[in-house]
Amino acid sequence: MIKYAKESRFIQAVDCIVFGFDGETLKILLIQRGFEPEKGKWSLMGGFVKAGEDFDQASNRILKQLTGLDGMYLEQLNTFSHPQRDPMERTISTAYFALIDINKYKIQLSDDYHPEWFSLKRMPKLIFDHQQMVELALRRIRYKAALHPILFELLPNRFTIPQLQNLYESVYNTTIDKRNFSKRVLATGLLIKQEEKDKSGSKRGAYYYHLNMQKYYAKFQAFLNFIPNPTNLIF
Amino acid sequence: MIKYAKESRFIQAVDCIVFGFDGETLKILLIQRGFEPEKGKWSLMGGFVKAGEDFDQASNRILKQLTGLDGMYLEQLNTFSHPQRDPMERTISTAYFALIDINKYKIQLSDDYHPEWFSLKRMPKLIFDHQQMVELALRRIRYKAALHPILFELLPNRFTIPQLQNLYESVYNTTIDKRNFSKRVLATGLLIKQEEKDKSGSKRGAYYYHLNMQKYYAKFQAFLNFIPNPTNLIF
DNA sequence: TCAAAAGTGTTGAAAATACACCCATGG
DNA sequence: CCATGGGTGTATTTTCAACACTTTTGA
Repeated sequence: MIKYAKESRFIQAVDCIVFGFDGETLKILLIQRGFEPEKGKWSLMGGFVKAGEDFDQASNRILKQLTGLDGMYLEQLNTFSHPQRDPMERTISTAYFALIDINKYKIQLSDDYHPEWFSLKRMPKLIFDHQQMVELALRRIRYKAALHPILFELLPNRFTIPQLQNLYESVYNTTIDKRNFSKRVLATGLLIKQEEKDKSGSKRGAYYYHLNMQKYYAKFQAFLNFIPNPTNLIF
Repeated sequence: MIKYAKESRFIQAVDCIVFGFDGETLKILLIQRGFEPEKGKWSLMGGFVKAGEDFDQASNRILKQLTGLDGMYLEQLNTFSHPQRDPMERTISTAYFALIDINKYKIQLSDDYHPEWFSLKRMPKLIFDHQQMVELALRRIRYKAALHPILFELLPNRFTIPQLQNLYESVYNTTIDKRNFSKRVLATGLLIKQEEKDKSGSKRGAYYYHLNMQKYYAKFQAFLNFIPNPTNLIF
Protein backbone atom coordinates (compact mmCIF):
# COMPACT_ATOMS: atom_id res chain seq x y z
CA MET A 1 0.00 0.00 0.00
CA ILE A 2 1.23 3.43 -0.88
CA LYS A 3 1.58 5.70 2.08
CA TYR A 4 2.38 9.28 2.90
CA ALA A 5 6.02 8.36 3.06
CA LYS A 6 7.57 11.71 3.83
CA GLU A 7 5.34 12.96 6.60
CA SER A 8 6.16 13.09 10.30
CA ARG A 9 4.39 10.78 12.67
CA PHE A 10 3.49 11.52 16.26
CA ILE A 11 2.52 9.73 19.40
CA GLN A 12 -1.05 10.51 20.32
CA ALA A 13 -2.42 10.54 23.85
CA VAL A 14 -5.79 11.28 25.38
CA ASP A 15 -6.11 12.91 28.78
CA CYS A 16 -9.36 13.06 30.67
CA ILE A 17 -10.50 15.61 33.21
CA VAL A 18 -12.94 13.66 35.36
CA PHE A 19 -15.28 15.81 37.41
CA GLY A 20 -17.27 14.67 40.41
CA PHE A 21 -19.36 16.40 43.04
CA ASP A 22 -19.40 15.30 46.67
CA GLY A 23 -22.22 17.57 47.80
CA GLU A 24 -19.79 20.26 48.84
CA THR A 25 -17.40 21.14 46.07
CA LEU A 26 -16.53 20.20 42.56
CA LYS A 27 -13.68 17.72 42.43
CA ILE A 28 -11.44 16.15 39.87
CA LEU A 29 -9.87 12.75 39.83
CA LEU A 30 -6.09 12.53 39.53
CA ILE A 31 -3.63 9.68 39.44
CA GLN A 32 0.02 9.29 40.11
CA ARG A 33 1.75 8.70 36.86
CA GLY A 34 3.13 5.20 36.56
CA PHE A 35 6.06 5.67 34.23
CA GLU A 36 8.83 8.06 33.27
CA PRO A 37 9.08 10.93 32.80
CA GLU A 38 7.44 12.46 35.88
CA LYS A 39 6.73 9.04 37.37
CA GLY A 40 4.89 9.38 40.66
CA LYS A 41 3.73 12.94 39.96
CA TRP A 42 0.05 13.81 39.84
CA SER A 43 -1.52 13.65 36.44
CA LEU A 44 -4.83 13.55 34.64
CA MET A 45 -6.13 10.18 33.64
CA GLY A 46 -4.55 9.51 30.33
CA GLY A 47 -2.99 7.03 28.02
CA PHE A 48 -1.73 6.49 24.52
CA VAL A 49 -3.97 5.95 21.56
CA LYS A 50 -3.60 2.54 19.96
CA ALA A 51 -3.38 1.82 16.28
CA GLY A 52 -6.92 0.65 15.63
CA GLU A 53 -9.01 2.82 17.92
CA ASP A 54 -10.43 6.30 17.58
CA PHE A 55 -10.08 8.83 20.40
CA ASP A 56 -13.53 8.33 21.85
CA GLN A 57 -12.77 4.65 22.16
CA ALA A 58 -9.37 5.37 23.62
CA SER A 59 -10.73 7.71 26.27
CA ASN A 60 -13.50 5.31 27.18
CA ARG A 61 -11.03 2.46 27.42
CA ILE A 62 -8.72 4.44 29.66
CA LEU A 63 -11.52 5.64 31.91
CA LYS A 64 -12.93 2.17 32.21
CA GLN A 65 -9.52 0.87 33.13
CA LEU A 66 -8.84 3.55 35.74
CA THR A 67 -12.28 4.09 37.24
CA GLY A 68 -14.18 0.91 36.43
CA LEU A 69 -16.94 3.02 34.92
CA ASP A 70 -18.63 2.77 31.56
CA GLY A 71 -20.85 5.09 29.61
CA MET A 72 -20.16 8.27 31.48
CA TYR A 73 -20.71 11.69 29.96
CA LEU A 74 -17.61 12.37 27.91
CA GLU A 75 -16.87 15.22 25.57
CA GLN A 76 -13.86 16.19 23.54
CA LEU A 77 -12.36 19.41 24.80
CA ASN A 78 -9.29 20.42 22.85
CA THR A 79 -6.12 19.10 21.33
CA PHE A 80 -2.84 20.23 22.83
CA SER A 81 0.07 20.13 20.47
CA HIS A 82 2.99 22.11 21.79
CA PRO A 83 6.10 20.32 20.50
CA GLN A 84 7.74 20.26 23.93
CA ARG A 85 4.70 19.56 26.06
CA ASP A 86 6.12 16.14 26.88
CA PRO A 87 9.86 16.33 27.43
CA MET A 88 10.41 12.68 26.56
CA GLU A 89 9.09 12.73 23.05
CA ARG A 90 6.68 14.94 21.19
CA THR A 91 3.20 13.74 22.09
CA ILE A 92 -0.05 15.22 20.90
CA SER A 93 -2.75 15.09 23.52
CA THR A 94 -6.46 15.37 22.98
CA ALA A 95 -8.19 16.31 26.21
CA TYR A 96 -11.66 15.10 27.12
CA PHE A 97 -13.76 16.01 30.07
CA ALA A 98 -15.98 13.54 31.86
CA LEU A 99 -18.77 14.02 34.36
CA ILE A 100 -19.55 11.20 36.75
CA ASP A 101 -21.66 10.49 39.75
CA ILE A 102 -18.99 10.39 42.41
CA ASN A 103 -20.93 7.74 44.32
CA LYS A 104 -20.70 5.29 41.48
CA TYR A 105 -16.98 5.56 41.55
CA LYS A 106 -15.19 3.06 43.75
CA ILE A 107 -11.47 2.83 43.99
CA GLN A 108 -10.42 0.02 41.72
CA LEU A 109 -8.67 -2.64 43.72
CA SER A 110 -6.40 -3.35 40.83
CA ASP A 111 -5.13 0.21 40.68
CA ASP A 112 -1.48 0.63 41.28
CA TYR A 113 -1.57 4.39 40.90
CA HIS A 114 -3.87 5.52 43.66
CA PRO A 115 -6.41 7.77 41.99
CA GLU A 116 -7.67 10.45 44.33
CA TRP A 117 -10.30 13.16 44.30
CA PHE A 118 -9.08 16.70 44.73
CA SER A 119 -11.14 19.78 45.16
CA LEU A 120 -10.11 22.41 42.67
CA LYS A 121 -8.67 24.72 45.27
CA ARG A 122 -6.41 22.10 46.79
CA MET A 123 -4.99 20.51 43.74
CA PRO A 124 -1.39 19.39 43.57
CA LYS A 125 0.84 20.59 40.77
CA LEU A 126 0.17 18.59 37.67
CA ILE A 127 2.59 17.32 35.05
CA PHE A 128 3.12 18.85 31.65
CA ASP A 129 0.28 21.12 30.52
CA HIS A 130 -2.38 19.30 32.54
CA GLN A 131 -3.07 22.37 34.64
CA GLN A 132 -4.00 24.24 31.48
CA MET A 133 -6.28 21.41 30.46
CA VAL A 134 -8.08 21.56 33.78
CA GLU A 135 -8.56 25.29 33.47
CA LEU A 136 -9.95 24.98 29.99
CA ALA A 137 -12.25 22.16 31.10
CA LEU A 138 -13.55 24.29 33.92
CA ARG A 139 -14.28 27.18 31.61
CA ARG A 140 -16.01 24.87 29.17
CA ILE A 141 -18.11 23.20 31.80
CA ARG A 142 -19.17 26.58 33.17
CA TYR A 143 -20.01 27.79 29.74
CA LYS A 144 -21.96 24.75 28.75
CA ALA A 145 -23.74 24.23 32.04
CA ALA A 146 -25.05 27.79 31.94
CA LEU A 147 -27.00 26.83 28.85
CA HIS A 148 -27.50 23.08 28.98
CA PRO A 149 -28.40 20.72 31.79
CA ILE A 150 -25.13 18.80 31.89
CA LEU A 151 -24.58 19.10 35.62
CA PHE A 152 -27.20 16.45 36.29
CA GLU A 153 -24.56 14.01 35.14
CA LEU A 154 -22.73 14.73 38.37
CA LEU A 155 -25.64 13.79 40.59
CA PRO A 156 -27.07 10.42 41.60
CA ASN A 157 -30.32 9.27 40.05
CA ARG A 158 -32.31 10.98 42.72
CA PHE A 159 -31.31 14.24 44.29
CA THR A 160 -32.85 17.17 46.09
CA ILE A 161 -33.18 20.74 44.93
CA PRO A 162 -30.88 22.05 47.64
CA GLN A 163 -28.25 19.54 46.45
CA LEU A 164 -28.68 20.73 42.90
CA GLN A 165 -28.35 24.32 44.00
CA ASN A 166 -25.18 23.51 45.93
CA LEU A 167 -23.80 22.01 42.77
CA TYR A 168 -24.51 25.08 40.68
CA GLU A 169 -23.19 27.34 43.37
CA SER A 170 -19.99 25.43 43.62
CA VAL A 171 -19.45 25.21 39.85
CA TYR A 172 -19.91 28.96 39.51
CA ASN A 173 -18.46 29.82 42.87
CA THR A 174 -21.42 32.01 43.64
CA THR A 175 -24.66 32.04 45.60
CA ILE A 176 -28.13 31.95 44.10
CA ASP A 177 -31.42 32.95 45.69
CA LYS A 178 -33.11 29.66 46.53
CA ARG A 179 -36.60 30.85 45.60
CA ASN A 180 -35.50 31.95 42.18
CA PHE A 181 -33.37 28.88 41.70
CA SER A 182 -36.15 26.44 42.37
CA LYS A 183 -38.53 28.40 40.16
CA ARG A 184 -35.98 28.28 37.39
CA VAL A 185 -35.26 24.59 37.53
CA LEU A 186 -38.85 23.53 38.04
CA ALA A 187 -39.91 25.71 35.11
CA THR A 188 -37.81 23.55 32.79
CA GLY A 189 -40.11 20.61 33.46
CA LEU A 190 -37.03 18.41 33.70
CA LEU A 191 -37.64 17.32 37.26
CA ILE A 192 -40.11 14.81 38.65
CA LYS A 193 -40.87 15.01 42.33
CA GLN A 194 -40.69 11.82 44.36
CA GLU A 195 -42.71 11.06 47.46
CA GLU A 196 -39.66 10.29 49.51
CA LYS A 197 -37.48 12.79 51.26
CA ASP A 198 -33.80 12.96 51.92
CA LYS A 199 -33.52 13.42 55.64
CA SER A 200 -29.74 13.45 55.73
CA GLY A 201 -29.36 17.18 55.28
CA SER A 202 -31.99 18.48 57.62
CA LYS A 203 -34.61 17.51 60.12
CA ARG A 204 -37.50 18.39 57.90
CA GLY A 205 -36.03 16.61 54.92
CA ALA A 206 -35.97 17.64 51.27
CA TYR A 207 -37.95 15.98 48.54
CA TYR A 208 -36.11 13.79 46.12
CA TYR A 209 -36.45 14.49 42.43
CA HIS A 210 -35.36 12.56 39.42
CA LEU A 211 -34.86 13.54 35.83
CA ASN A 212 -37.61 13.25 33.29
CA MET A 213 -35.32 11.54 30.83
CA GLN A 214 -37.50 12.18 27.80
CA LYS A 215 -37.61 15.89 28.41
CA TYR A 216 -33.97 15.82 29.31
CA TYR A 217 -33.00 14.48 25.91
CA ALA A 218 -35.54 16.65 24.15
CA LYS A 219 -34.44 19.85 25.83
CA PHE A 220 -30.77 19.16 26.11
CA GLN A 221 -29.78 21.36 23.22
CA ALA A 222 -32.20 24.17 23.96
CA PHE A 223 -30.77 27.20 25.65
CA LEU A 224 -31.83 27.12 29.24
CA ASN A 225 -30.97 29.99 31.48
CA PHE A 226 -29.65 28.13 34.44
CA ILE A 227 -27.42 30.86 35.65
CA PRO A 228 -28.46 34.40 36.44
CA ASN A 229 -26.41 36.93 34.50
CA PRO A 230 -24.32 34.44 32.58
CA THR A 231 -21.70 37.01 31.92
CA ASN A 232 -17.98 36.62 31.75
CA LEU A 233 -18.20 33.01 30.81
CA ILE A 234 -15.39 32.15 28.50
CA PHE A 235 -15.66 29.62 25.79
CA MET B 1 17.22 10.00 24.43
CA ILE B 2 14.80 7.45 25.81
CA LYS B 3 11.48 7.42 24.02
CA TYR B 4 8.08 5.84 24.26
CA ALA B 5 9.37 2.98 22.16
CA LYS B 6 6.30 0.78 22.00
CA GLU B 7 3.63 3.30 21.15
CA SER B 8 1.96 3.81 17.78
CA ARG B 9 2.66 6.92 15.81
CA PHE B 10 0.27 8.71 13.51
CA ILE B 11 0.28 11.23 10.74
CA GLN B 12 -1.35 14.44 11.86
CA ALA B 13 -3.16 16.85 9.58
CA VAL B 14 -4.99 20.11 10.09
CA ASP B 15 -8.02 21.03 7.98
CA CYS B 16 -9.49 24.52 7.94
CA ILE B 17 -13.03 25.56 7.23
CA VAL B 18 -12.63 29.09 5.89
CA PHE B 19 -15.81 31.17 6.00
CA GLY B 20 -16.43 34.32 4.03
CA PHE B 21 -19.45 36.51 3.38
CA ASP B 22 -20.09 38.16 0.04
CA GLY B 23 -23.04 40.28 1.13
CA GLU B 24 -25.50 37.63 0.08
CA THR B 25 -24.70 34.28 1.58
CA LEU B 26 -22.17 32.62 3.80
CA LYS B 27 -19.48 30.87 1.78
CA ILE B 28 -16.63 28.52 2.34
CA LEU B 29 -13.37 28.23 0.50
CA LEU B 30 -12.48 24.87 -1.02
CA ILE B 31 -9.56 23.60 -3.02
CA GLN B 32 -8.98 20.74 -5.35
CA ARG B 33 -6.73 18.29 -3.65
CA GLY B 34 -3.30 18.09 -5.23
CA PHE B 35 -2.25 14.56 -4.45
CA GLU B 36 -3.51 11.04 -4.11
CA PRO B 37 -5.77 9.71 -2.83
CA GLU B 38 -8.74 11.70 -4.11
CA LYS B 39 -6.51 13.95 -6.20
CA GLY B 40 -8.57 16.61 -7.96
CA LYS B 41 -11.55 16.23 -5.64
CA TRP B 42 -12.83 19.16 -3.59
CA SER B 43 -11.41 19.40 -0.14
CA LEU B 44 -11.01 21.72 2.80
CA MET B 45 -7.77 23.64 3.05
CA GLY B 46 -5.47 21.30 4.82
CA GLY B 47 -2.03 19.93 5.19
CA PHE B 48 0.20 17.80 7.32
CA VAL B 49 1.67 18.93 10.59
CA LYS B 50 5.44 19.16 10.57
CA ALA B 51 7.78 17.92 13.26
CA GLY B 52 8.56 21.22 14.98
CA GLU B 53 5.30 23.12 14.78
CA ASP B 54 2.18 23.14 16.90
CA PHE B 55 -1.26 22.97 15.29
CA ASP B 56 -1.99 26.68 15.48
CA GLN B 57 1.22 27.30 13.62
CA ALA B 58 0.44 24.58 11.12
CA SER B 59 -3.00 25.93 10.35
CA ASN B 60 -1.72 29.47 10.04
CA ARG B 61 1.05 28.32 7.74
CA ILE B 62 -1.34 26.40 5.53
CA LEU B 63 -3.83 29.25 5.36
CA LYS B 64 -1.11 31.74 4.55
CA GLN B 65 0.12 29.47 1.81
CA LEU B 66 -3.29 28.91 0.28
CA THR B 67 -4.95 32.29 0.78
CA GLY B 68 -2.07 34.71 1.24
CA LEU B 69 -3.66 35.94 4.44
CA ASP B 70 -2.18 36.33 7.90
CA GLY B 71 -3.70 36.85 11.30
CA MET B 72 -7.24 35.85 10.52
CA TYR B 73 -9.66 34.69 13.18
CA LEU B 74 -8.88 31.04 13.71
CA GLU B 75 -10.24 28.64 16.28
CA GLN B 76 -9.73 24.98 16.92
CA LEU B 77 -12.90 23.05 16.30
CA ASN B 78 -12.46 19.34 16.87
CA THR B 79 -10.14 16.45 16.26
CA PHE B 80 -11.31 13.72 13.93
CA SER B 81 -9.72 10.37 14.55
CA HIS B 82 -11.62 7.61 12.82
CA PRO B 83 -8.99 5.02 11.87
CA GLN B 84 -10.23 4.77 8.29
CA ARG B 85 -11.02 8.40 7.64
CA ASP B 86 -8.17 8.56 5.16
CA PRO B 87 -8.02 5.37 3.09
CA MET B 88 -4.34 5.79 2.31
CA GLU B 89 -3.01 5.72 5.82
CA ARG B 90 -4.48 6.49 9.20
CA THR B 91 -4.35 10.25 9.60
CA ILE B 92 -5.60 12.23 12.56
CA SER B 93 -7.07 15.55 11.56
CA THR B 94 -7.64 18.54 13.77
CA ALA B 95 -10.17 20.87 12.21
CA TYR B 96 -10.03 24.64 12.61
CA PHE B 97 -12.47 27.22 11.43
CA ALA B 98 -11.43 30.59 10.11
CA LEU B 99 -13.39 33.76 9.47
CA ILE B 100 -12.09 36.19 6.91
CA ASP B 101 -13.12 39.32 5.13
CA ILE B 102 -13.81 37.93 1.70
CA ASN B 103 -12.64 41.17 0.10
CA LYS B 104 -9.17 40.78 1.50
CA TYR B 105 -8.87 37.43 -0.16
CA LYS B 106 -7.40 37.43 -3.61
CA ILE B 107 -6.72 34.32 -5.57
CA GLN B 108 -3.07 33.52 -5.11
CA LEU B 109 -1.34 33.55 -8.45
CA SER B 110 0.91 30.78 -7.27
CA ASP B 111 -1.97 28.46 -6.53
CA ASP B 112 -2.06 25.31 -8.51
CA TYR B 113 -5.21 24.05 -6.92
CA HIS B 114 -7.78 26.66 -7.78
CA PRO B 115 -9.42 27.57 -4.50
CA GLU B 116 -13.03 28.59 -4.98
CA TRP B 117 -15.78 30.02 -2.84
CA PHE B 118 -18.91 27.94 -2.54
CA SER B 119 -22.13 28.92 -0.93
CA LEU B 120 -23.18 26.28 1.56
CA LYS B 121 -26.15 25.17 -0.45
CA ARG B 122 -24.20 24.57 -3.64
CA MET B 123 -21.22 22.77 -2.29
CA PRO B 124 -19.62 19.90 -4.14
CA LYS B 125 -19.10 16.56 -2.42
CA LEU B 126 -16.06 16.73 -0.22
CA ILE B 127 -13.41 14.12 0.40
CA PHE B 128 -13.14 11.96 3.50
CA ASP B 129 -15.05 13.35 6.47
CA HIS B 130 -14.75 16.96 5.39
CA GLN B 131 -18.50 17.30 5.03
CA GLN B 132 -18.89 16.42 8.68
CA MET B 133 -16.28 19.00 9.58
CA VAL B 134 -18.17 21.67 7.70
CA GLU B 135 -21.39 20.77 9.45
CA LEU B 136 -19.76 20.90 12.84
CA ALA B 137 -18.12 24.23 12.00
CA LEU B 138 -21.45 25.66 10.98
CA ARG B 139 -23.07 24.54 14.18
CA ARG B 140 -20.22 25.98 16.19
CA ILE B 141 -20.25 29.29 14.39
CA ARG B 142 -24.00 29.58 14.89
CA TYR B 143 -23.67 28.75 18.51
CA LYS B 144 -20.83 31.11 19.17
CA ALA B 145 -22.13 33.98 17.08
CA ALA B 146 -25.42 33.92 18.96
CA LEU B 147 -23.51 34.89 22.06
CA HIS B 148 -20.33 36.60 20.92
CA PRO B 149 -19.63 39.14 18.21
CA ILE B 150 -17.48 36.91 16.00
CA LEU B 151 -19.31 37.64 12.78
CA PHE B 152 -17.68 41.05 12.51
CA GLU B 153 -14.60 39.12 11.43
CA LEU B 154 -16.40 38.41 8.19
CA LEU B 155 -17.02 42.06 7.36
CA PRO B 156 -14.71 44.76 6.05
CA ASN B 157 -13.51 47.48 8.42
CA ARG B 158 -16.50 49.58 7.68
CA PHE B 159 -19.91 48.19 7.04
CA THR B 160 -23.54 49.18 7.26
CA ILE B 161 -26.22 47.88 9.57
CA PRO B 162 -28.22 46.36 6.71
CA GLN B 163 -25.08 44.49 5.65
CA LEU B 164 -24.62 43.23 9.18
CA GLN B 165 -28.22 42.15 9.32
CA ASN B 166 -27.88 40.31 6.03
CA LEU B 167 -24.93 38.48 7.49
CA TYR B 168 -26.83 37.37 10.59
CA GLU B 169 -29.82 36.40 8.52
CA SER B 170 -27.74 34.29 6.23
CA VAL B 171 -25.79 32.59 9.01
CA TYR B 172 -29.03 31.64 10.76
CA ASN B 173 -31.04 31.22 7.62
CA THR B 174 -33.79 33.38 9.01
CA THR B 175 -35.16 36.90 8.88
CA ILE B 176 -34.96 39.43 11.67
CA ASP B 177 -37.06 42.53 12.21
CA LYS B 178 -34.80 45.41 11.23
CA ARG B 179 -36.00 47.73 13.98
CA ASN B 180 -35.27 45.19 16.66
CA PHE B 181 -32.00 44.22 15.04
CA SER B 182 -30.59 47.70 14.93
CA LYS B 183 -31.71 48.38 18.49
CA ARG B 184 -29.97 45.21 19.58
CA VAL B 185 -26.66 45.85 17.89
CA LEU B 186 -26.52 49.53 18.74
CA ALA B 187 -27.28 48.73 22.37
CA THR B 188 -24.02 46.81 22.59
CA GLY B 189 -22.09 50.02 22.11
CA LEU B 190 -19.77 48.13 19.79
CA LEU B 191 -20.50 50.27 16.74
CA ILE B 192 -19.28 53.74 15.89
CA LYS B 193 -21.23 55.64 13.27
CA GLN B 194 -19.30 57.25 10.44
CA GLU B 195 -20.32 60.35 8.53
CA GLU B 196 -20.07 58.64 5.20
CA LYS B 197 -22.72 56.52 3.62
CA ASP B 198 -22.57 53.45 1.45
CA LYS B 199 -24.59 54.34 -1.61
CA SER B 200 -24.06 51.05 -3.39
CA GLY B 201 -27.07 49.31 -1.93
CA SER B 202 -29.68 51.99 -2.19
CA LYS B 203 -30.36 55.48 -3.42
CA ARG B 204 -30.62 56.93 0.01
CA GLY B 205 -27.48 55.23 1.22
CA ALA B 206 -26.75 53.58 4.55
CA TYR B 207 -24.39 54.92 7.14
CA TYR B 208 -21.10 53.18 7.57
CA TYR B 209 -20.12 51.97 10.99
CA HIS B 210 -16.91 50.59 12.32
CA LEU B 211 -16.09 48.58 15.39
CA ASN B 212 -15.12 50.21 18.64
CA MET B 213 -12.17 47.88 19.06
CA GLN B 214 -11.71 48.53 22.75
CA LYS B 215 -15.27 47.63 23.54
CA TYR B 216 -15.05 44.76 21.12
CA TYR B 217 -12.22 43.16 23.04
CA ALA B 218 -13.74 44.07 26.38
CA LYS B 219 -17.14 42.65 25.57
CA PHE B 220 -16.09 39.75 23.42
CA GLN B 221 -16.61 37.16 26.10
CA ALA B 222 -19.78 38.63 27.53
CA PHE B 223 -22.98 36.95 26.53
CA LEU B 224 -24.70 39.14 24.01
CA ASN B 225 -28.07 38.21 22.73
CA PHE B 226 -27.59 38.72 19.05
CA ILE B 227 -30.17 36.27 17.96
CA PRO B 228 -33.81 36.27 18.95
CA ASN B 229 -34.85 32.98 20.53
CA PRO B 230 -31.48 31.28 20.35
CA THR B 231 -33.04 27.92 20.61
CA ASN B 232 -32.02 24.69 18.96
CA LEU B 233 -28.45 25.74 18.58
CA ILE B 234 -26.20 22.78 18.97
CA PHE B 235 -22.82 23.00 20.51
C1' DT C 1 -42.74 61.16 -9.29
C1' DC C 2 -42.14 56.90 -7.71
C1' DA C 3 -39.81 52.69 -6.39
C1' DA C 4 -36.62 50.86 -3.23
C1' DA C 5 -34.05 50.69 0.73
C1' DA C 6 -32.90 53.22 5.25
C1' DG C 7 -34.13 54.81 9.43
C1' DT C 8 -36.71 55.25 13.64
C1' DG C 9 -40.45 54.61 18.58
C1' DT C 10 -44.09 52.70 21.17
C1' DT C 11 -46.67 49.38 23.47
C1' DG C 12 -47.86 44.99 25.61
C1' DA C 13 -46.12 40.58 27.20
C1' DA C 14 -42.89 37.80 29.34
C1' DA C 15 -39.02 36.96 32.06
C1' DA C 16 -35.89 38.03 35.65
C1' DT C 17 -35.00 39.87 40.01
C1' DA C 18 -35.47 41.19 44.71
C1' DC C 19 -37.29 40.09 48.71
C1' DA C 20 -39.69 37.54 53.74
C1' DC C 21 -42.24 34.50 55.94
C1' DC C 22 -44.04 29.89 57.42
C1' DC C 23 -43.13 24.75 57.87
C1' DA C 24 -41.42 20.44 59.73
C1' DT C 25 -38.84 17.97 62.87
C1' DG C 26 -34.87 15.93 65.55
C1' DG C 27 -32.39 17.02 69.24
C1' DC D 1 -39.30 24.26 72.31
C1' DC D 2 -36.19 25.86 69.33
C1' DA D 3 -32.61 25.82 65.84
C1' DT D 4 -31.93 24.34 61.31
C1' DG D 5 -32.70 23.84 56.73
C1' DG D 6 -36.88 23.34 53.37
C1' DG D 7 -40.38 25.28 50.93
C1' DT D 8 -43.19 28.83 48.70
C1' DG D 9 -45.53 33.87 46.47
C1' DT D 10 -45.62 38.60 45.02
C1' DA D 11 -44.39 43.08 43.36
C1' DT D 12 -41.14 45.51 40.49
C1' DT D 13 -38.01 45.98 36.89
C1' DT D 14 -36.07 44.72 32.77
C1' DT D 15 -36.03 42.66 28.50
C1' DC D 16 -38.07 41.05 24.35
C1' DA D 17 -41.29 41.02 20.53
C1' DA D 18 -44.53 42.82 17.59
C1' DC D 19 -45.64 46.22 14.74
C1' DA D 20 -45.94 50.95 10.55
C1' DC D 21 -44.80 55.01 8.91
C1' DT D 22 -41.53 58.64 7.12
C1' DT D 23 -37.19 59.84 4.64
C1' DT D 24 -34.08 60.01 0.82
C1' DT D 25 -32.83 60.09 -3.83
C1' DG D 26 -31.49 58.05 -8.41
C1' DA D 27 -33.66 56.63 -12.29
